[in-house]
Formats: sequence, C-alpha cells, structure tokens
Amino acid sequence: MEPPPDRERFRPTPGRSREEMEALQRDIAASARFADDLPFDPATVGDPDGPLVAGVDQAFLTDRDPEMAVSAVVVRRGDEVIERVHAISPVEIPYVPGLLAFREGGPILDAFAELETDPDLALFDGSGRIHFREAGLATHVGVALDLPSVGVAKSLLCGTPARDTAALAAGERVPIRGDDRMSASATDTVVGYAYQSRQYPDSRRINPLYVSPGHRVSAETAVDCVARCGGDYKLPEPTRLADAYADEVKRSLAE
DNA sequence: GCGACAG
DNA sequence: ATCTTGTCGC
Repeated sequence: MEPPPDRERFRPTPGRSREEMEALQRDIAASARFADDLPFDPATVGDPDGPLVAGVDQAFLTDRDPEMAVSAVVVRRGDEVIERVHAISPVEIPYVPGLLAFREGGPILDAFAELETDPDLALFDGSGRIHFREAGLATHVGVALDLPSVGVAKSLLCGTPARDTAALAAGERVPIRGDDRMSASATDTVVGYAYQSRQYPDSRRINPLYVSPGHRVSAETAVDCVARCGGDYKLPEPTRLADAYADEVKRSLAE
C-alpha cells in the first residue's frame, strides 16, 4: 500500500532543518485522530476471523557506506501469517530523540509499498502519541498512510505514569499523562499506558511496554489491541515476528 | 547552565 | 539500533 495522494506531504523525506521537521510533526499531530475510528471491532483482534494486524520493525546494516535499513512488515489474522514483506533502504537521516520518524519512516514506507494486503491495524516499535509533539513514529506513519496504528515502545520518552510502574503484575496497565515536556494540548490527558505484558514469577523484573495511540485509536483501545495480540514474549507477537524477520534478512546479507 | 529523551 | 558469552533460575 502507498500513502493516499493527498497525504504525500506527510512523507518523512530528508533535507529538512530541525525546525521544519518539528513543524511537520505539529501538522501530523493536528491531522491525527486519537479516538477510535476503526473498520473492525477491537474486541476481535487476535481472533481467527478478526482484523489483519501488521507488525513493523527494522534492523540496520551499520557497516555499509550509506548505512542501510531492513524494514519488515508481517501481517497476521489471528495467529496466521498472511503476508510478510521487507525493503532495504539507505538511511539518510541520523537518529535524534524526538525525530525518529524521519530516520525510520521513509524506509518503513518502502516496505509498506511492497505489501499486497491492506492491513486493518499496524503496531510499531516506538512511540505514538507519547511524544513531545504528539507525533511519534506510529503516529507519523499511521497518519501518512491514514492507517489505524499503535506505538509500542520499550522505554518511556516523555509523559508521567499515574503511579509507580516498577513492580506491576502481568496484565496490569498504568495511565501515562501528558506532562510539561509535551504539547500543551496533551497536559494531564492520558496519552498512553505502561503495560506489563509479561512478568517473572520470582523477584526479577521485566520492564513494562509503553503503549500509545498512533492514529485512529484511543489510548484505551491501543492497549486492548496489544493485549489481544498475545504471544509468549514481552513484545506483542506481530512486532516480535517483524523483529525476527528483519534480523533474518539482515543476517542473510552478511559478508 | 540544567535538563536528557523512542530506535 | 548495534557490539556479544555465559549464566542464573524455572
């Protein structure tokens, strides 16, 4: 799938100043919908006859002249893999906290362009609304494709947990509220959740995931969808499969 | 000067 | 993200 013609302006292309990138992010946030606007019933995510859920992740070939990105997208219905694609693209923008979508967004869109299936929902490795300008990777790509999306990050970029998240039991979720490091419009509103997908039985601890709406989903529905994606690991299965696939492609390119 | 942050 | 073996515990 490709971005709709009228959304080409959201594509995270290189050659922009930091100010221009931040301005585009404010534009992206203004176009994002942090409320449910889904073509399916979120309660059916993970069901054999439920929606098509895509997992997205990348691996990098740092030891190349232009650094190369391997972007992978794995689409599932229930626990069955319907389609799996990848793209290998040059990385043209360095990683800067807050501007991750500009480094990874382009290569990810290259992978989506290879997709024959149209997913109903996509899970990204990174933040959505939990972002300084409410326009993290999941939001940026979701808005660019006008595709319902969710951000699943392994660490918290900004925002404040409603209570301590150090020792949550499996399945527990704690609201993350917008704080002073974020757009004023997010202040005190629930921009996402810390979600303990897995936990050890003993005293060892696993950090929670930080789930936030990307586009066309509310914070509550975003966590519900992640919880329904299942899997036996910390990361939801779609994302974990995309991660493994990107690594597989990367290793096959070793020299 | 301090703060300090996805992948 | 990436560089990387063994090791602790169920």
